Amino acid sequence: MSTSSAIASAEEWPRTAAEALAVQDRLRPTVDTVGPGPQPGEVRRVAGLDVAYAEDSDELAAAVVVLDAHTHAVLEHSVVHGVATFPYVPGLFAFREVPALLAALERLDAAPDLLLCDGQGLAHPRRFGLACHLGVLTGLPAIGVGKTQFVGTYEPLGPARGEAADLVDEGEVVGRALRTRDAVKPVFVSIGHGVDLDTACAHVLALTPRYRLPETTRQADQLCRRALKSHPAARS
DNA sequence: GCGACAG
DNA sequence: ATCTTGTCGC
Repeated sequence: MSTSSAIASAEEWPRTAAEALAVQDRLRPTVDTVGPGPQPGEVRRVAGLDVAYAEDSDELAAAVVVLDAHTHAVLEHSVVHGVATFPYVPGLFAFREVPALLAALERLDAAPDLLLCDGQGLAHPRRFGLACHLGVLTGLPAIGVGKTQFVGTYEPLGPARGEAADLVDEGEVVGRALRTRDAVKPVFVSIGHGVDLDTACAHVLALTPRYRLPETTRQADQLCRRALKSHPAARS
């Protein structure tokens, strides 16, 4: 992704919760919730994104791992070290991770065809979670895959891989609880940008051949935590 | 009013 | 998010 960080610098990054809320309100209308977006089989470069944090400092490492959508082989990856500049606040989570993740994306040789984010998309109090934020700022199709539920309720789902139930919040379907492995807790899939929910779930299942989480997410998770350990906190 | 709350 | 080894089970 050789092009512009112009999008990110086009506006000042918020420092307060009030400013962050304003940014979400302004960007929310720009989310493409229709899609349908690229189907599995129509994409080649699928990216997994994740961030790891140090326990005794504000150091962090953001990673992006691009996999071949079919073989799941690693095509490319990038890691960026940084500092957490925004506190963790449920609902404003993206403001903590997006800067570092965008920097990591900029370091790639070529833009991914799809983004799998470690967190929610529309399944968010104001319908603008991390996956929506990353999708809108990059213009790339994005999917949110949360390990835990954030908003909404859902009916019990069957025990087999592939079983799913809509996540409903305030009367609207904001995502889906999707079982990716038999008898294992479901993951929470939601639209990030430019992909519809069915397509998003199809991608998640296609990228989850063995474990509970998509290979993209697992690879990115491992990469950023290894990077955080091996690369000592260079502080004074 | 109280608690819960993506990572 | 992070602290954390082995272990029981498919």
